[in-house]
Amino acid sequence: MPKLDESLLSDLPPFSLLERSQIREVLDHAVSRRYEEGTAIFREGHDADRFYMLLDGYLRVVRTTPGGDQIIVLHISPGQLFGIAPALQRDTYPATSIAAAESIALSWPVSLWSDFTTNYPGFATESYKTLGQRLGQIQDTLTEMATQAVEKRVACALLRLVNQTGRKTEGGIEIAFPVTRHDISEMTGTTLHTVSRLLSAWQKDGIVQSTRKHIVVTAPHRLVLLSGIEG
Amino acid sequence: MPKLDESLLSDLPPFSLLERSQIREVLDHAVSRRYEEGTAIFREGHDADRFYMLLDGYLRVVRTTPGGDQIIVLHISPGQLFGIAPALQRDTYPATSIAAAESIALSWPVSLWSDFTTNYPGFATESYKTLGQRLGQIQDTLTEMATQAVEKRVACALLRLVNQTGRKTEGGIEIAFPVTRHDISEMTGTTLHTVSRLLSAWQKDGIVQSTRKHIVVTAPHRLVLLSGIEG
DNA sequence: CGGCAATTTGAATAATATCAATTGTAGTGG
DNA sequence: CCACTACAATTGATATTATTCAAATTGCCG
Repeated sequence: MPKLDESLLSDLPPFSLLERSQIREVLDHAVSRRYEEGTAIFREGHDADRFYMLLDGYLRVVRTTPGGDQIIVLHISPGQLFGIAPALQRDTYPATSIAAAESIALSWPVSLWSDFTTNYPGFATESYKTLGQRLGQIQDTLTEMATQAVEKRVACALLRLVNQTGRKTEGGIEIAFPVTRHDISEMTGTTLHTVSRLLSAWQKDGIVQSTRKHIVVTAPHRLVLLSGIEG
Repeated sequence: MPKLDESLLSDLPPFSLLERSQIREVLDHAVSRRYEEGTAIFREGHDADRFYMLLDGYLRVVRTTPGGDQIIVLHISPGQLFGIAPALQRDTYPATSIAAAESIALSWPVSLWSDFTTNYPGFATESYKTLGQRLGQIQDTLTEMATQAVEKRVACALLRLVNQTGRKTEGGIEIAFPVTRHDISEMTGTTLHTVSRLLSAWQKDGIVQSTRKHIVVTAPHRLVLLSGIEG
């Protein structure tokens, strides 16, 4: 295993308050791994034996119903902790994490969790902040799902992707990892057919530009209007 | 202010590991208050200046959209901590809490949060366990909302109420606080009309028995079937 | 007893899912 | 390099569910 460089973590909030030597310790206990697109990092209901930090790539956090339907609960971007079930005193993961693009993550055994929270200033704080944000995000999604029509939900989902992972290109803001119509339908609780129709219509209107697994939002402001965020 | 009795807390998980004297300290810092049905304990977005323990009654946790629609995110039963935004490093409450029935709650200023978590064994653990359960619950609701048809969602919502707050009576299991058709529609993201029609049909089928603001489930097993929890 | 809130119910409508078939695109291996 | 295959996307037609609109009824509280 190659030695990991300290600069990997030194700017990330959970570790930004640490001394160089502490970061060294953290890295020395970490396992680094690469995940192919489509691979599961861990699965819902399994023993939560490790916690993670995403260094590069993007993840989908997914739940599956007994009936086999899937929904995408949220996405994870580089620099975020995930699989931090131990923070909530859970001994199993509450959802499945799948690499939405080729990804790299560090991980540590849960047995180190209490060491981290007690010895490393800012680590606990940041972890709980992350959880708080995620809880808020899920509540937002729930509220949206319960009250908004499909078109608005899809618009909101796209905007969320754009805000979290978008990068500017000529011609608009591009979503940084592969997304299919089907993925979006799983984020919004609709069918890929409906999503396809909506995206086609928006493309005709010049709001988005999309090819296979790839979406560029060309007129974000108009998408915001469609999303119905009233003042 | 009357002195609060130690037996109030001694059996509740967050405090069950404490010495008598510690419970005394906790109570001496607590403010006890009664809330009329329909009263807000705190509101979404406001400064999270206190955290709470529900002693008696029931609460609805509610979010409101810019458009004025409301949804009920979850319910809180006696013995549960709530308003524990500080645990997630939030400085505002992420939702509104309303007394669904006349209720009594203790509260403490957030400034005591870190004292509680560091000095009182088991308190932090239980708080985070509660959050973990709540996060799981919300994810369940989200998944359900995204994948299930209205009838199943309403069946699930009723079952959830029954499981959390139901008490056996002759003739079935009764939901322990006032619930309107409108409330159920806000739990399930549908209209009160649809809920009314469903309950009427179920009543005709002998599955529930309901009067104004009051529901008794007479055939829980059949409701489970309707809820579509497949093996 | 009056009035408000909760509930019920019918009919019309619109949104979205379902069904079904086709086209397009990328990757694979001969 | 091309054919083959698997996956992704499009699109029309139809079916259906649940909302919306509208109105009436019921029960409770003061």
